[in-house]
Amino acid sequence: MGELRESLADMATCGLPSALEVMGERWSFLLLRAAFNGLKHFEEFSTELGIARNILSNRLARLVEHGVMTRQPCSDDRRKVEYCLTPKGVDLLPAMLALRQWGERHNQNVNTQLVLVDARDGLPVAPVTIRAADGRDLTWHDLAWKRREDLGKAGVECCEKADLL
Amino acid sequence: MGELRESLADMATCGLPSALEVMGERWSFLLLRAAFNGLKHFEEFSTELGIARNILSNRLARLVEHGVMTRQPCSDDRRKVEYCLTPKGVDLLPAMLALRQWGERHNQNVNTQLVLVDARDGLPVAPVTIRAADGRDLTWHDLAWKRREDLGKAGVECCEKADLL
DNA sequence: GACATAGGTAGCGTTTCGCAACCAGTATTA
DNA sequence: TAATACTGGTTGCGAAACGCTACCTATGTC
Repeated sequence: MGELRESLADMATCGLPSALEVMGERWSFLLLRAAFNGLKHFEEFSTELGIARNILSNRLARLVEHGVMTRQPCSDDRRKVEYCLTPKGVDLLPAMLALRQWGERHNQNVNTQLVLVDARDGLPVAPVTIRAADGRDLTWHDLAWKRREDLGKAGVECCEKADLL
Repeated sequence: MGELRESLADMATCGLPSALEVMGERWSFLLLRAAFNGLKHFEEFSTELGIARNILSNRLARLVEHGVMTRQPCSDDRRKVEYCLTPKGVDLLPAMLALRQWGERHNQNVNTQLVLVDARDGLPVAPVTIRAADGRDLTWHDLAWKRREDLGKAGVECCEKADLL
């Protein structure tokens, strides 16, 4: 990846800082994981995660503000509020799983009793990897930066397909 | 993913908290990205990222402590110190790219001038996704939790292959 | 020897975080 | 209908993390 280095300006405006603005705070990922596990209510998050109530309130509001979750009062019990993942929030699952898999690969004292499997055949999901357009796994040394205007026709088509996901 | 929910204990000890212990602080991911872009020296990180020097010192020390980077004085100029990614650090690339791609997909004001491509054919890399053992892309609703002891022979073989990466 | 450079440390004020107490609106119970 | 409990917050306060600036030490250069 050494041929074309990202410039200072490119690094400052790439997608990573904007993602970290939403997910870079201490509890954001753990809240998200709880939401993926079906938690929906303030008390559930509070008791299961042990997060301070004011911080929880603040984080949930920020996730809603950034379009990662929705907040809607329950119709059947109007004391309750339901926090649900938006498509934008669900779309964070690959990033979260990649981080989790990394923690399981490299850190001791990690409980791996539960394995994430494909519901269809019950087989464990594959490790999250970086792939080329044709599906080959790529390592760091296979990667390079390229200016968008230098992509050419085939490259532009790749991007358009990707944006549809 | 609703059939088997992670318990409180499982959530507390899964790989995500241990990953966040290393990467959950404000500058960790941005430092890592800078390292992927070839930055190696204290001054480079300091001037390009605009991070406070004491925080930078602290973060680098923590990344070294957790085995994500190495710290070695330069032999040719002993004022300088080289910070390099370890294999454990390089292994964070899929997680970082997934996060970055998410930011690019969902946030405005993101500069996408530079595209990450496969150096071999110059085509953009694919979006990071979750895949089944046979390579199919999986969505949230295709996923389930399973106890490791219930995996069966084929499932165990999948895990063993995965751990070799 | 004078000066510049690289890496890092030490104050000091600001922001974030955690803990506990309190509060308002809604359901439940007597 | 009055008392109580539950849910989702907010407020105050102390502790920790963070950012800015200045300073320090070791090494290289002139």
